[in-house]
Amino acid sequence: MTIVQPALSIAAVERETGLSKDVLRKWESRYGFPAPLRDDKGERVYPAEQVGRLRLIKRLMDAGLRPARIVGEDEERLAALARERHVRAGQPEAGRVEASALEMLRVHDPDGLRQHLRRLMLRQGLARFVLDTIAPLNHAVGEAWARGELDIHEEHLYTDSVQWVLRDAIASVSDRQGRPRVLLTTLPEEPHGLGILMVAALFALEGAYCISLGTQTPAEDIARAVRSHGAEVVVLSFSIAYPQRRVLPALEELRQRLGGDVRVWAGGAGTARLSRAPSQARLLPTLEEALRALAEWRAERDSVLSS
Amino acid sequence: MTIVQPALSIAAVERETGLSKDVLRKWESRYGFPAPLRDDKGERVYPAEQVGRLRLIKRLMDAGLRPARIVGEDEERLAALARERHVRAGQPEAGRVEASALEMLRVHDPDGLRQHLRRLMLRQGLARFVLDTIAPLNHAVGEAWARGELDIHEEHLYTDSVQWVLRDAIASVSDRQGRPRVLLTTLPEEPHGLGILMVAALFALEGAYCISLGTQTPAEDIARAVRSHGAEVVVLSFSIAYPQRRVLPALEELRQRLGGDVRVWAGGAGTARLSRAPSQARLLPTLEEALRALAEWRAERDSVLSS
DNA sequence: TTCATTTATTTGTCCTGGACAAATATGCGT
DNA sequence: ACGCATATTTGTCCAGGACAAATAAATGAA
Repeated sequence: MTIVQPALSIAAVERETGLSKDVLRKWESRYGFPAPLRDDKGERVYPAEQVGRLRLIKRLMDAGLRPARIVGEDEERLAALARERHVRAGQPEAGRVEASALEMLRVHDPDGLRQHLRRLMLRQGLARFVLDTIAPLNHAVGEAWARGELDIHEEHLYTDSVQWVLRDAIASVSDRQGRPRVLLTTLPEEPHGLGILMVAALFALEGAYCISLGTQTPAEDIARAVRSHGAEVVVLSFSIAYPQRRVLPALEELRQRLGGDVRVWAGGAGTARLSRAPSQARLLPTLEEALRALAEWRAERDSVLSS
Repeated sequence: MTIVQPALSIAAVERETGLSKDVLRKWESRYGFPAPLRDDKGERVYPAEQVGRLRLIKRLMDAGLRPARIVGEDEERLAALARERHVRAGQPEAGRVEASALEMLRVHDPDGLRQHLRRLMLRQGLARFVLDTIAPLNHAVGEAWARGELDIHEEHLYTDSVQWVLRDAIASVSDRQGRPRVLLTTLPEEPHGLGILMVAALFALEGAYCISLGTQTPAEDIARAVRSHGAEVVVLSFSIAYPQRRVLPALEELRQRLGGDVRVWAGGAGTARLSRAPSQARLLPTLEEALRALAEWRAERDSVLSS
């Protein structure tokens, strides 16, 4: 059996790498890479090797590097850059918990991982579990993935296990009468839902009523859901991979659709490096900050009620 | 407080409606709709009203209508078309189960819904629950959504509840030693994961080992996951919203990346109306057919082993 | 030197208008 | 009514140009 090197159309490459067609074409003309072949219709055909390199480039860009530096480079130099980033960031807190969890990921033991996490949760309590275990663990997993040490499906598995454990916990402390009523989700381009899940866990513990819409909800639908659930706060999460330039416009747009008395809080690594603060939304760079926001909301409400 | 009619960029409309920029521009020049305004940079700006109409059009297209018929039409006529479709398809099996579940969706009672579903599952057993309850229920929810009677966040809520109940069940019957080892997921443009979850439940009951990767896994990562899990079968699901013309190429592409001894099975409403059968993959138009495929795989393996 | 402000470059997104093939509809002969 | 050949429809791709926001580099003041 001959193995045909799979070769992808520009649309397929867009799907696989997350780089838009426009970007792929522009890079080609600006940096000379990628350099796809052409089929008989004159359309671009990308060999698998180049697609792999594009993935690597995308990861490095998510880590903050700029295209001009890396798009021209060859495989080897890219790998070197990824490694360099590794030593700078990875070392300080590679605790035991992370190590054992990462280990389970690599040997593909979903049940073991889930059990491990659940045990930790019971031992530490939900709040500490989220703050001290899951948060750094997410970080470690993200780093490992950026370094190419983890496949996407392994990251998927991790996400899944954590989700499972957290949602179970949230369900058991959830109180429909709790206040404020918090709606949590992500915008359509953001598939990562762990951030809001962590917030949901902490908020639910504090007695808020959390409604999680899952990920990728269009702004219009968020607005509708806010109305039909009577939510007072909307929490969004932006991962580091979310295009920076779109965070502020997205928040503005959402604001437009909501009544003025609904709060918008935005968290996640994607909001940490914002140049200026958004005008009408509050940033939650850390989970601690999220708890502070909740406390302040309550203080404010109480003062209004008593006056 | 003045409510500013939100107006969206072409990229935002693409996200919200699922219609690509190219399509939006072409429709504009071919049918005169949408007819966006322009901002000071000369870029298209879509008023909310037109975006709403585009959503409706997209739904009708997913139902099989062609653009030339509907893109020019006004709101009223579109609504009429949607209604017409309704009476034709909706009536026959609007059973009691569906009605009560839909009711709970509309009053936003997540806990009640989940409890209701779980009770049904215990009463019927997992297999019957999936085949006789969840499958028609999915259908009913999909129809209701297509008719505009359900908001996306309500559909989200439904999906979530079902997922919760099914995964719980799957986990408790899962057997790591089971055969075949089946990997289930969807491709990057397909966010709907209920289909594979139903299959996973049925297969797990039959003693197969199911590895669910969640949704939206790039083909390359599917291939890697197949290798690292030693999977023998890959199950994909395509909803009716998946662009028809891309189903076959996508299957071909995936085949190229997998070894020849790995089976590819494709199910979901998106595969039901395919013009021709794919060359190297098996279609699972119904859940019963999925079970048949599993049985045949086993028969085949046994005959090989015994010869 | 260090910091803040101005100027230059980089970079993603959008634009027009044209080409094409696959999918679908229509007309025709049987 | 059915099968086949010819139109039409429709989504995707292409080139190459324009622009503004983001970022880097240069400049001058403290």
